[in-house]
Amino acid sequence: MLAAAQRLRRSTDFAAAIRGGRRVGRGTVVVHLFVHEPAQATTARAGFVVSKAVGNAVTRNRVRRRLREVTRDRLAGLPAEAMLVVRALPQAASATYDQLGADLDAALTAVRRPRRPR
RNA sequence: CGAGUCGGCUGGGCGGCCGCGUCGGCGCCUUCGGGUGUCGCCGAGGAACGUCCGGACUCCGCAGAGCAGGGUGGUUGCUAACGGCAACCCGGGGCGACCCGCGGGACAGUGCCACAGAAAGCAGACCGCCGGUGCCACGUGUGCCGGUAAGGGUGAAACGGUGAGGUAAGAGCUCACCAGCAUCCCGGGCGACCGGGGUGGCUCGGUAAACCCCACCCGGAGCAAGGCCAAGCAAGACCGCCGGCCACGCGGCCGGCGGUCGGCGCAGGCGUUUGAGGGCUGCUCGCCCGAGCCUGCGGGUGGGCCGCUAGAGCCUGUCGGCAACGGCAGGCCGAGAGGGAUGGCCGCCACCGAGGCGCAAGCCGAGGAACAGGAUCCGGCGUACAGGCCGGCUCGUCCG
RNA sequence: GCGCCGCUAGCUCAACUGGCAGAGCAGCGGACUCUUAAUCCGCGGGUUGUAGGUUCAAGUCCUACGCGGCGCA
Repeated sequence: MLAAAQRLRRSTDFAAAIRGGRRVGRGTVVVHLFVHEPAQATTARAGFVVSKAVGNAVTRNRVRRRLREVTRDRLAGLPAEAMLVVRALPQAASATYDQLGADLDAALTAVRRPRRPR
């Protein structure tokens, strides 16, 4: 699980991460990563979006808890000024924990690789 | 043993590692708002669900009268209340246990009953039947007057049913039995109602989940209720359109224009015993309050704390009651977050189990394990649900 | 939290106060044409979202449920 300080909660945070960041979809998840958070940031933070298309309340909670658990291990590999938003697609409802982890890994490596290196 | 019916309980357990949330203790830091580390307690359901009802609580309103509107509908009880529950009554279904029923009123009134049929509600008569009588092309003809409603036919439904007497033909016209209505009396029951007897005229369709009538109930809003504190007049939030740039996978960024909201400010107008405006949360009468109200322009905030969980509470025992339920005694404290905490990995036990091994008892065993997540709190109802356990009763068969 | 609407043929919609469920497009067949389109003729297609009830009779009235959508705070 993630500590409260590592979570995105405000809608303005979500808006900033989604609008300012790069987006990559892999399998069951879509990832938005934004690495330009202001200087007072002390740790990378992550938030989750699980819409009603995924399932009922129990299913959505389970997906979100698994995503939090999966993200916890990967968050240390991100810079401290990173904001990450993980959005679950409807197929995430039937995915296993390992599938979610694999999709998240693939998405993270893709989103961190510059499309056009300077 | 088989078939059935009713009711109750349960909704995996133990453990390891890594984590999460509220609260409390301690340490450290602090801009005194809090942050952080560590330890400890506690941490989703029988439906937490749907939101169909009822309450608690909070704010607003609360001279009065009338009208409108909504709801309920056998009786008696239970309850804080209910459209809920219990017992009983009536009607229907079942051999039975038992189940189902929005189950007041159709002589207060209005409406409707398609098609068919002569006629669909208040009487009437199409084909008929019978009596009298007229005409002629005298026949199985036709017309008129009268009496009938047994028979035919239509329909979901046709003005009591069956039998006998009676008659020109018939008819509750008369009689017997039955059904039903009205009314009276007796007995039982708190009551719905039940049982019995007498009298009357012979007899009156359905629909109120059509309007309606009757009886009873209902003020409005909802924890985003509501209260306190802080900041604050600044260039805000959201929506739409247009243009440019970037991406080219829905999109993003910038600029402009327009609109809505906005507890504050400015301006103008109308008012302050000659009464603006407002209230009696729909309307009218009537009554009351009353010094502010309306319009335009500019245009801020959306943070914190309380409410917030000890309650019509749960468990056990006992007493009253057929029961729902209630009284008494003892014990217990069981989430309180504020975009939302229960997760991940694994082991063992228990449950189901495709299949395999074995002569058999049995053994091994892939895999599976439902419906579903608190958001102010309770009481119900409704709906979803893998399985498992217990009990009452009924019918059938066999044995004693 | 409060309260509102819809569900009818493959698609878009009708059916007035209960009385034999219909139209347009689409589909199929035929005609016209050298062929296609257009046009004309004909045809099929429905548990009226589900279940139950009221009624002689239900798309319509009542109750419960399911699905989809909307509004206000």
